[in-house]
Amino acid sequence: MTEQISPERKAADRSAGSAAYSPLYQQIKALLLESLDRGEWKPGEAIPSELDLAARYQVSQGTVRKAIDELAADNLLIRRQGKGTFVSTHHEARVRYRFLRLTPDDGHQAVTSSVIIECTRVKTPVDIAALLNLRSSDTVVNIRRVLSFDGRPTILEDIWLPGSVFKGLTAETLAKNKGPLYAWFESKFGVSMVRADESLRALAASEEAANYLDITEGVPLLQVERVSFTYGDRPMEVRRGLYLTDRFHYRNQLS
Amino acid sequence: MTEQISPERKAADRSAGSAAYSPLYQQIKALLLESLDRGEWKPGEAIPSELDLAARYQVSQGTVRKAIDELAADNLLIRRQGKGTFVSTHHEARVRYRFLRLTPDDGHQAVTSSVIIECTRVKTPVDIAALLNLRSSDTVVNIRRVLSFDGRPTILEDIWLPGSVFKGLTAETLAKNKGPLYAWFESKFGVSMVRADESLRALAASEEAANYLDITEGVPLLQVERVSFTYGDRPMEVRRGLYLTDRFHYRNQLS
DNA sequence: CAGTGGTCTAGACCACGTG
DNA sequence: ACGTGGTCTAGACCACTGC
Repeated sequence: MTEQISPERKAADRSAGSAAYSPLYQQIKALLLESLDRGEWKPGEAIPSELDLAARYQVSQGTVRKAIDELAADNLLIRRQGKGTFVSTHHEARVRYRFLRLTPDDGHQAVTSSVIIECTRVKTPVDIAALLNLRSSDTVVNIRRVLSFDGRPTILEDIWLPGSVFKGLTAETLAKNKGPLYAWFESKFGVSMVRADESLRALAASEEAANYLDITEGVPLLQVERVSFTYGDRPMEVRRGLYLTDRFHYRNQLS
Repeated sequence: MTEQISPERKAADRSAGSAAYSPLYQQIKALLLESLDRGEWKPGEAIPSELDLAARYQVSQGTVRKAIDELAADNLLIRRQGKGTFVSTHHEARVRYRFLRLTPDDGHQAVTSSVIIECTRVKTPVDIAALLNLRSSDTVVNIRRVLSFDGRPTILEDIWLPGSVFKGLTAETLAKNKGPLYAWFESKFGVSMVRADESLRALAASEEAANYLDITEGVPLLQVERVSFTYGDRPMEVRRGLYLTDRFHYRNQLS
């Protein structure tokens, strides 16, 4: 098996004073991450059992377990007792809109709908290029849409995606998609969004934003800028959203 | 030792079909939490070594380790290899302003200062009473202050604390305190804030807020409402802050 | 009943910090 | 040199799922 860790590497890395020392379970974790990135196991599928992986990598079950524990803590994998360990997906009901922190003030479950305003391929704006590690000569897909909750326009959102990765993403294919974009990205483009950084501020609605959200110019909006990453911390999406927070709020847990 | 788990309990809980079954390490975790809550080990202090705790509770080191792992993951404890495991504190430089998510847009380290506007004891407003599990006949301490970064007023904040817990908190004692409030709460009132829920929205500055923040009325502000909890998920503080986000933003990590 | 992850133990050895 | 947490192993048994 090519994946098994060579005894030399194992011994070298575990010896005292080695500069490149990293614990065995971290090496296993890295190997699992590679497999996930390669798509060896797809979102929603089960990965091999702990005992199988232990045999494959020639380590004990406990070491594999510790590697999986960390990946599960990062929400890359999901353990299910008696069934197996599964690759996280944005398709499941439980985790849909996993990254959306906006909730109704009264806690009821809102009905969501989305209207695409435009979907074009453009030269990468400089600020977006910096966030996505692209050149401004590269092209990005720019999606603009309005999300409504309970029929009320609430989020105006601009999305930028690397054109080279999202081949075949057009206004037409986009229009056919129902449900969360992240789920669609997984199945159609093989891109799993794994974590995201957000930065928030309060802004006054521009005339344009006010039109789309059916409010008056100058109303305070919550601007949420998000950079989403796939495996290996590679940025794959920038979103800039304007949230109307009169009946909704952005919730966050600190610890 | 009164803390050791009785063999009966251990056996009963571990037998199949027991309704109240919980893993041993969860029971250990609960016992550790009780000790933390009781103040047996104070913030910043080391707790006993894993081997000592294993002997005390009559379980293996591995079981204690798993209990501590979870408490460390929740930021209640901090492991330091070669030194021991320590109770989290808001006093350390590394974790000061642990709950403050506002950062300068350009990433530089801002100089912080605080001005108290008022500090009074009042009957609990109904909305605060609900959040703190108090009656409106109970009294709360209400602190109002302005935080400045680099000399620029940036946060106007109202704070409510249960009067029965924060005895001796007055404008005078408060004025003598330097540094983060949470650190002060730990040392003077024995209250450790362990986690917090925040809910954010965009608002227009009232005339009063505009005066304090040295801006014009109507400027969009980020309103951050925070409920902070001690051990045992007991709410101990409500904060309502208005953040000026023209040169700062609220950052958040999603996963 | 077999297979999966979950718990618990015991023991060996390593890395780190402090005397 | 010693004590701390960190890693790794091997093996036993439990809990949950699905055939």
